[in-house]
Amino acid sequence: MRPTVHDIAANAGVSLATVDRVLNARPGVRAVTRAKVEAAIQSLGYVRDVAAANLAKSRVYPLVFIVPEGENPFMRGLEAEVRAAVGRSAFERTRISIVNVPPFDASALIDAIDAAIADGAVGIAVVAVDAPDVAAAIGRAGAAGIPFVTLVSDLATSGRDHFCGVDNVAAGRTAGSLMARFLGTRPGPVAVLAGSMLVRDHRERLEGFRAVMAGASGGRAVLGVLEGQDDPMLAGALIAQCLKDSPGLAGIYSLGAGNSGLVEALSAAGRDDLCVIAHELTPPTRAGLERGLIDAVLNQDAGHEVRSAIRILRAKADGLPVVEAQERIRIDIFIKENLPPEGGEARPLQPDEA
Amino acid sequence: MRPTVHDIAANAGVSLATVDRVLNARPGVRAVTRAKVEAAIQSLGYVRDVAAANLAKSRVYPLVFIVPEGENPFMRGLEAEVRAAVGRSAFERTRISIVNVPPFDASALIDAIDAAIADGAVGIAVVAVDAPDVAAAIGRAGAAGIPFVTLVSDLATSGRDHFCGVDNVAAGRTAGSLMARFLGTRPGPVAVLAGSMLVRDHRERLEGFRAVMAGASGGRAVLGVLEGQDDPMLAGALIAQCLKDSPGLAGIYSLGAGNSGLVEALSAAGRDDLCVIAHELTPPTRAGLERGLIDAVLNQDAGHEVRSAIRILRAKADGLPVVEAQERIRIDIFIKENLPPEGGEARPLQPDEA
DNA sequence: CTGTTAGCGCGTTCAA
DNA sequence: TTGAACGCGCTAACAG
Repeated sequence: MRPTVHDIAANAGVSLATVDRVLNARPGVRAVTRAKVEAAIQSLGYVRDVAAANLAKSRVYPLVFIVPEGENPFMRGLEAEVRAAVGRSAFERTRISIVNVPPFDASALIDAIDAAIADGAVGIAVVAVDAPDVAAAIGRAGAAGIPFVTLVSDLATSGRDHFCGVDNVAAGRTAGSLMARFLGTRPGPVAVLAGSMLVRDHRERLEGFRAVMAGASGGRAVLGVLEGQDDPMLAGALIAQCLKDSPGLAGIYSLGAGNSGLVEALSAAGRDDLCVIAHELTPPTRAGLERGLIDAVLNQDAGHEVRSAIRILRAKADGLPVVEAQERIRIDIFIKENLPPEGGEARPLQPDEA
Repeated sequence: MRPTVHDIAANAGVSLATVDRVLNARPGVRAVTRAKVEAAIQSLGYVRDVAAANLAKSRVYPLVFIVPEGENPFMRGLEAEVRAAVGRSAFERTRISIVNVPPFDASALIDAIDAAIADGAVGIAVVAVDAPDVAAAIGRAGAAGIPFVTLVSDLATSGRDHFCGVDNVAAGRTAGSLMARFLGTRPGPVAVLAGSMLVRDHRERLEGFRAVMAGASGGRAVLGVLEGQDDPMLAGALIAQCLKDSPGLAGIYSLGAGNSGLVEALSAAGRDDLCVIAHELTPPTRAGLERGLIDAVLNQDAGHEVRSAIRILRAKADGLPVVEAQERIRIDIFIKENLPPEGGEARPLQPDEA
């Protein structure tokens, strides 16, 4: 049996309450007494039973997740993961609310953040929009002592506590490396389809991609960036035009969303010969892989990001340390052959995860 | 506040004990009473607080992990993950013991399984060796009502409750597809380095790989399999010989262990021009990637496998259902550019995972 | 068949 | 500065 507070109380010759004060670093204990208790804790190798502690405290963590609305399939998947976490919240002693805001809308995001602060959240997670006012709002949360994490897209200057997402420069390099290897000696330039150069993750991916393309044996030409605003219609139109304008095109790197438009344009033009690399495993990109129109998909595991965000917010709320290495989000590479079966994404209740 | 047993007792007009009997499907309750209680449970939307239940029961799950000893870096990583789980065991109410057995040794494995059964384990996880006697031993565990999972290498005919590992045929196909694309139009045969054709996962990987190679445009020749027994020395010697014998060699698929020997042989021969694909992200394969001697590494996340095994064993022990989709182990693809930083593997204590 | 009661390990009043 | 006593939500004796 593991030692309990009773054991250490007996061993130290004090009462339970005193042990508790020492354990929780509360005042009202003489230095000598404290030392005795700490010695007992050491010698018995005591570890607090967090489940019992939470039970006694009936602690709950009200968390707020602010997620952009709209049709972006990745964001919808992300929200589904948050909902799955809501389903688990009874077991995790969290009370998670989801707030939707228009995408790329800084002022809506700011309002949502301030509302969450006012609502007494003990932790906030946000898909950041890269604007100074947003950073200021995050700063207000920090001033209020509310743990704050950015999700998917970062805003490092904001002083957020943590970023739950991938290294997007490395993601761009990965895309570039795959593009170079898949194309081999095949000549021709590559096109880049982005959502908007105003968001940080897209800029970073482009940077990494361009670096590798420039370094590829001889260097490969990269056409001017097409900005599709993550909108399938616009993206599809841009790609269709590009296919016409550049008959010698060898590949396309789609570093944002709107991929259903990309896939349709490719399909309509019958161009399954291009090397196409896209981001995020969503229904459109999965379909593209299966139909041979997309060659590789780089993915960030939205479920992992959400669960990580929750762990980090709770840890910060309790003043506990975060093991950075353990919260690192990987850049997954999917090709047709290692595509996971559909439906394995959002996790339902997990009764015995205690 | 979530409803508790008290609420449902009051609502149904019975005592706590009766509620508990219904909740745990214990006998000694009239059908009418049971119905009343169940109605209350439904209408109040009661969900049991597993943490509190486990606290009251002071339940512990003694689990046994049987892992092959020896220098295979993947297995050492796997064991490190189990040790990390041991560190968390206080919080997870598990008591995990690790038993080492010689690799590929069926009778040692069988003895270890029988010992675990005798020791009163409530769950057993094993890296299976493919032999009928092993299946029989697993059958004995099943007969004793002890949940059993295979780890990394399966033995489907044994009636084990679950396999915690990847789809190795798909892994072989993935390797084949990458090989074909990386080689492009470059001519030349590819060699295959395996550990032993006696283990199932190696056979399955080979099968998937060969299928894709045969289907590649025109079909690419695959040389006879080199069996390196997962031994770096032997593997290195075989590869060195192969490089001499087949000057036109275009690529190597290493589907087992012993990759430090492979990397050394490649390095000694100065052959960074070959397309080399290996399995499991370990120190040798990581070094190979970084030095440009290996082009891609397919990986199974040992940490995920271990944590999944624990969840499944506990769920089975409690008669709870397992969400298959959620326990699926992915086939990770790593290239130089998306290599995760070192040291992010085994997870230390996670106090608030309750 | 059903109810009462005493914990599980911890946190938190309230007195002393 | 310290301690006794009660409760968190649930289970498990033991009565009735």
